Amino acid sequence: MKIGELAKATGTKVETVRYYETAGLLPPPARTHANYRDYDLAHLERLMFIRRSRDLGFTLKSLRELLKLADDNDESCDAVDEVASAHLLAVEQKIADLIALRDELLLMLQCSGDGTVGDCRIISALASINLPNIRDRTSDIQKTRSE
Amino acid sequence: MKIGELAKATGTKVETVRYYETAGLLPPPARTHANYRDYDLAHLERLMFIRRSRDLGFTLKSLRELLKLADDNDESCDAVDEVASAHLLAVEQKIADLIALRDELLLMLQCSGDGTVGDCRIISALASINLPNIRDRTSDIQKTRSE
DNA sequence: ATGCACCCTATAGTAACTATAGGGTCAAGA
DNA sequence: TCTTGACCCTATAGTTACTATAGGGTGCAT
Repeated sequence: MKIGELAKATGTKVETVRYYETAGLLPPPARTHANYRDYDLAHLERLMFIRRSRDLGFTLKSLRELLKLADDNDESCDAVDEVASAHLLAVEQKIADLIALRDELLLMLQCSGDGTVGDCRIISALASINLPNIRDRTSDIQKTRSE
Repeated sequence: MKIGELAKATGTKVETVRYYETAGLLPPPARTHANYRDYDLAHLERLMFIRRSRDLGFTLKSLRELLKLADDNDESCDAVDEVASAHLLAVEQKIADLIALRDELLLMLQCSGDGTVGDCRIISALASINLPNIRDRTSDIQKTRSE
């Protein structure tokens, strides 16, 4: 299976597949005599695992951990559970933060009048003193893949 | 006002303040004879505006736009409203995406048993076929600043 | 033999910073 | 007076998870 086929089968860009290889997530496949990458079923499955995990917002770091655990079949499931639980917590925190943020934006927009910028409520709202900080909990929630 | 004082007053790192200058968000201040940056009140206010907007998740790109509008006092408030509304929409989409994501994680974690990785439900769940993609709507919602 | 779609490597660019190297300045204390 | 420490400066590289680009090779059909 050539890289283009693998990419298409998993909805990944060719460059991204190569990137996962250099990032140590996808093992280097065999090469044809023309030096083309030649993937097998195991690669396909692993890449599907990677993509699904990325869709769920796991970082590549967490993913490396998950893959290591998944590879070691005798390991207890607890460790996997821990990674997933930590991620769930992070996601929930991020949701809470975004909801707080949305409410502030709503408030800001509600009282927007129809004057010029000189008395624009939004600008004043942005210029006003900081609220207590929304903590940054993004650490374990990356942008889910585009496309 | 030296850069350290300005940084402290706004809860920003010194490096970040300098970064905002090279990024064209904060105008270059006067310099002392020792070549130290010497800020005034206008700088302080502008930096507060920047930080508050960043806390609300505006990108530096949106911020540049907002600042340009805010500077031009005769501009109509509508343009500002538009930037903020677009951002609100993006935030709401992101919340919806994260909630869908959280539900999937919950489902995955709920049926986690106590065996070894060999029959770990989480691993199988991750290995299973992709669900319809969660769209990437992060474009206008950046990581809120840390600390 | 020529075009085209595909493959290769290596490197740089993205966002919004953060960190590091290698230096200069200034006020206070011994 | 000397030196110690906290601060300041510039320039450059590193972070994450890719994406894009340059400059080239391969394989098949016409």
